[in-house]
Amino acid sequence: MNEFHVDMNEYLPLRDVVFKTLRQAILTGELQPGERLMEITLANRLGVSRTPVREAIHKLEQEGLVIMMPRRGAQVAQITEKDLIEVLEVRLGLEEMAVRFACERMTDGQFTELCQAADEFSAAIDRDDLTALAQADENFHSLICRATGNDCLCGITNNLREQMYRYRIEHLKNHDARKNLDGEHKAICAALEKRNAEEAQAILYSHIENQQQSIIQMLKEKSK
Amino acid sequence: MNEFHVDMNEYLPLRDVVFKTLRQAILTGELQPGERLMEITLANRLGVSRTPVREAIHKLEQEGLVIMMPRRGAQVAQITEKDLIEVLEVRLGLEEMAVRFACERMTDGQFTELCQAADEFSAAIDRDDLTALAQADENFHSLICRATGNDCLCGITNNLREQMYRYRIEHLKNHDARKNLDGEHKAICAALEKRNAEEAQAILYSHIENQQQSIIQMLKEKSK
DNA sequence: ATTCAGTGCATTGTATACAAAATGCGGAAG
DNA sequence: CTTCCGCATTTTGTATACAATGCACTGAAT
Repeated sequence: MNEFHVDMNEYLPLRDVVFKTLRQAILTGELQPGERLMEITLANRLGVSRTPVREAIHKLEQEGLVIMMPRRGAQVAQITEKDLIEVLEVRLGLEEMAVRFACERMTDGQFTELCQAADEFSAAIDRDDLTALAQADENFHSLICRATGNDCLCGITNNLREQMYRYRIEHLKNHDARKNLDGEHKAICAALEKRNAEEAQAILYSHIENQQQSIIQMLKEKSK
Repeated sequence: MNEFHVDMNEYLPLRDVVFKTLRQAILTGELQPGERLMEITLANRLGVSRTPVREAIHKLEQEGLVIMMPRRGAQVAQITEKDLIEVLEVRLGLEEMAVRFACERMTDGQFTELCQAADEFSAAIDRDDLTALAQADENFHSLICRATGNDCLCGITNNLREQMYRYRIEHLKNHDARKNLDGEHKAICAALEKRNAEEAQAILYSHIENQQQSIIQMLKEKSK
């Protein structure tokens, strides 16, 4: 049945292409916090008209990656310490919830995937590959969420994680932190295997709490 | 220093006007689930061009009130039982979190406001005013969130509540349910006054759990 | 009678034109 | 020298025009 990939790049509206491009640029720091996003400039740079750019920027605004002031345009979101603490507080609660539900609902297949993600993180440490580290960590947490079977929960936590991506990646540059995270991932896997929600939740709590402290520390140093 | 209200209707972009209008129409059921939202039609009806309508629809999509299919337009979101359960599951977790934090952080002024909101709910029962009931209930929960001082948390929970507004209002038509809700509001206030997080959380849990059961019940009846 | 191709209409996606507001600069007045 | 007004420029907000796609209807062929 020679099912061929007639994808033809599978039509994506330009607004989504622009959206993804800009998001990537923001998350990688190519577009820095505070930088203005001017429609015409971006449109020219990307070779499209203002319309898709506008729509992409609006979408980014709702994701919390840019802030807009009426009649004054958009700029890459400056995350304050207060914002960060708020996001982390909520994220912590949601990820605890996720791991609790995952304990009850995770299938064997999903568990295997999760272990693989944890291993991929270890491998990325060995290869000293920062991008892969970020992706593996992202993936690990995302898999836990997906194991809850709750798409709503997945969507929200993914969004919160995304908002902090820029800061998490700084955290991951720290070699000691990497080792800690790696150990915690493994411990979470172990707790999940035993279906021990209490334990998993506790580990995840400190897992995120540690990151939180480290990121806030970093933010303070940067701002002074 | 005669600070006067030179508000002058405080310029709002048309897209936001349209957004609010459409949202209201969806929440009140004027636009029913499944109904198609066609840009030109709406633009004509509202007396604006397609541009603000498009932008409003996109915003509604990200709020979860409409769903879009590329090249096929938007329609008012059909909420399935699965969606509802997911949203309620997350909402429950977040509101528990909120009441816990509110216990620690709520100021006296905020507590007074909360009590007033609870009284307003009671008053709306006496007046048999459905709209006021919905608004008072909304307000009550929103105040608890705001008392956490966490804007991120507020934003997310408000959004989740909004997604269910249409169904909550059905629930509020039930006179027995009203009495229950009213009592629970009062009990939550009492627990918060004692700064008893455990108790407040427990009451809030059943408060939302009850609604959940009732709404799901209703949904099932509707779908058959 | 049913199915498939072709055609035309309805609707979204994108580009561009025009309007209105905000910012920055320069000059004049104090 | 400073401040304030006004103009020009930049940039967003809105409208409209054009392109491309999807869908329904018609008609013919099997």
